[in-house]
Order: sequence, then C-alpha cells, then structure tokens
Amino acid sequence: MFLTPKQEKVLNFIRKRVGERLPPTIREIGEDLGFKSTGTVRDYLKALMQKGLVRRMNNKSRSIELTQRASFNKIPIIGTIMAGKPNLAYEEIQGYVDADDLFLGRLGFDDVFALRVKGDSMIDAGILDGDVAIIKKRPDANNNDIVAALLDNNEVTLKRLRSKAGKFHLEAANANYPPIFEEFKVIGKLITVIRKY
Amino acid sequence: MFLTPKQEKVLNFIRKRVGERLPPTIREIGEDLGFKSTGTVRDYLKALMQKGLVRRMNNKSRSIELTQRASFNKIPIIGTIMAGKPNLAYEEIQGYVDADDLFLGRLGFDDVFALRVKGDSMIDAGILDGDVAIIKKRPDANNNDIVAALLDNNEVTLKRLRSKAGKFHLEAANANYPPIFEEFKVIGKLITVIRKY
DNA sequence: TGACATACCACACATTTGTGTGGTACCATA
DNA sequence: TATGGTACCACACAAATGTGTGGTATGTCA
Repeated sequence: MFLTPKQEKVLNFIRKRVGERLPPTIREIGEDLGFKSTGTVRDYLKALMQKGLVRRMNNKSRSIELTQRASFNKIPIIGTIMAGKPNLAYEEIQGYVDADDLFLGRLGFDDVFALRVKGDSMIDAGILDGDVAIIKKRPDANNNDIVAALLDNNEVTLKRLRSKAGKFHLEAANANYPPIFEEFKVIGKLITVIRKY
Repeated sequence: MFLTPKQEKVLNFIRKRVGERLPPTIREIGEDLGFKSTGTVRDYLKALMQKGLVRRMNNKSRSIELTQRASFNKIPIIGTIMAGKPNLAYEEIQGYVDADDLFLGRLGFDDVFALRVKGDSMIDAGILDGDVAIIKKRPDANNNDIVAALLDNNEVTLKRLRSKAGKFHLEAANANYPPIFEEFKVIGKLITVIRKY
C-alpha cells in the first residue's frame, strides 16, 4: 500500500512548490496537473492526507503542509563514508537527513547567532579558521560543552568549558594555548559548525 | 532613512511567519498587530515595498516575499570569534549569513547528497567522526580538493585529491593513513561540512 | 453481482483574501 | 500656509480560494 503514480505526481508538485516558496492553492495544483475540477484535486488531497503525507487547515488558503515523512528538505544519506557500498543512483538510501534540521533544528532564530571562527585555538576539536559557528544564547552550558565566552577584556572566544573543583574555566583545543582562568561570562553554546569549501 | 518602529514590527511579523511556514495574509498581519483596517496594513506593505524590503504579487493570497535584504534566513554575524567586541544586543552586526546559502547555497538537490563521516582519517582537516559531509556530484574536482572517491573494493572514502607528475592519488589528513595509489573514481566534491553538537 | 478504490468532471456556494476609495489626526519641514 | 510623511479607520467590492454535492467511468477483489 503506497502511492499511485498520480498521487505521487500531486505530492511532487506540492513538494516543489513548498520548496520553492508558497504551497499551492487547490486550483494551482489542478492547473499544473491538468485537472479541470477542484473536486479532483480535493480527492487527491484527501488520499494524501489519509496516507499521512499531508496536513491541511480548514478554509485557509495555501495551508497544505508536508508531514515529516513527506518533507522535501531531505538529503539522502547514501552511506557512511569509509564503509559500505553506496549506490549513487540513490537505490540504497539508508535514511534521510532533514536539511533544516541538520542546519538549525527547530530552534527559533531569536536566540541563535553566528560567529566566524578566527584562529586555530580549537583546531584539535576540528574547528578551523573560517568556519561558521552557530551559537545558541540563553546557555544551559555544561561541563565539556564548547561555548562562546565573553572575557574581561571584551573579547569573545570559543573554548571548551571545564569544571574543576566546582569552578569553571576555559580550555582551548590546541596545546599552544593555555587554559583561561580569568573571569568570563558564557554567552552561548556551540550547536553547529559549518564549513564551506 | 530607515524603518520606523512600527514598520519594523510589521516586517518582523512577516519574517516570523515566513520563517515558520506561511507568509501571512493582510488580515492576519492586521490581527496580530492590532490594526482594525486592512487599509492600514496595506499602507505598511506599501512602505516596506518602497524601501525594497518586501515584494508582492497582485491578487495572490499570501504572496508577500522578503527581498534578499530583508530575508529572514539570515543569521547575524556579530563578530569574528577571538577578536572584536561584539555586542550581543545585535547592535554591531557586521553582516549577514544567509542560512540557506550557508548550508547548500543555490544548488539544486539533484546533484547533492550527504555522507556521514566515519573514522578519523581526515581529522587533520578538521573533519571528525560523525560529521555530515555534503557532496556535490558531477565533479570538476581539482588538485587539493577534498573528494568522495569510490575505490576498487567498492568502498567510498573521503580524501584529499593530489596530483603528482600528472597522476592523481588520494591522501588522508592523518599521518596514520598512507596515501592511496590504487584505482579510484571521484564521485563528488566536498562542498560543506556540518557538525551538530 | 456488490462493494470499494481510483480517477475524473461540473457547478454552486461560502469564505477568505486582496483592492480601492475616502476619511481623520498628528507632526515636521519648506 | 502648504506639502508630505506617518499612522490609523470604515467600508464596499472584486477576485481568489476552499467546500460540497452529485455525477460518470474503470478496474479489482470477494
């Protein structure tokens, strides 16, 4: 029991539109797929809803939503690098990564900001000069978390938070940098690192 | 000449809605901000359009679009880590990173896929076990690019592409791994690394 | 055969949504 | 004083959009 070819086409059109910008109206779907009746489109939507791929709100224009399962922003994980025999024709897809999720997750943007990393003090943690560090404010940072911290001299630095005998200090991930015991304030916690080549 | 506080509020509401799911209707904007007339909202939209922050289509529901400049998927770069005196109240924003851009750029999804990195063979390039590697197919890979390559034994590996005397081979970024001189086929080029904490 | 799913259409109607005109009020600047 | 921007409202109307009923036709499964 899965999608009929026509249902698949309707779903793909919705995916496309949702991905591009706006979810389509019922008539827009009909136009694209060559249906002359809105009723036809509604029949398809009903089917897709019953199969759990689509959600809608009553009397709201363009309120079609893709469920997790049907969501477009997914990148196939073909294999784990260094092992396995991935098939590039996407026939051996192991699962999906939600692109949005991968990036920011379900966080709002309000308490998230980015810092471009400069320097090599975290190089042993795989954080390189030029990387973008996504930081979440309102820190519930714990021991061993990598945090952005504000130092007394007004510098912001990315370091690992360590506690020793009940007291916190900061550690670089590079033997050339000594630990920091001076006063600091944690301003956020590292949640994601992104590097573009 | 920039935004009045009220205009800012309208823009922020639009940002929020666009980011969440659907661009709002004119009446939805009015409801949220306490305007009793659709005309009021249209006045604001007109102002935002004139300032180049918003685009719309005629007679299309929910067709409000944020322009590049006002786009929501932007994360402020407050400062460069390890230097500068960033103000967390977002008053010293140096620029913006487009979140979409940061992530995949304007690539389609067709020729992009993800691999989860396993192992430590690229650790000196700051690519750690568990990272997600975004790979672009149709490789125009050059010397020194990091590539996903298919080996003769059907394994896929992430390595740096090197040419020596007109011949290509693969190098790990970890002294414990010897270079690979056997046959291989480049299947894609590393364009982005993402790490979630 | 009956029941049920797929695969459509026509068409009326309700509701939502966008458009447009005209108005009031305040404040700054020329 | 006039002009123009900001900051609203009321209300009518048009257009887009969603809802719903009732059809036809085809095929499959029991």
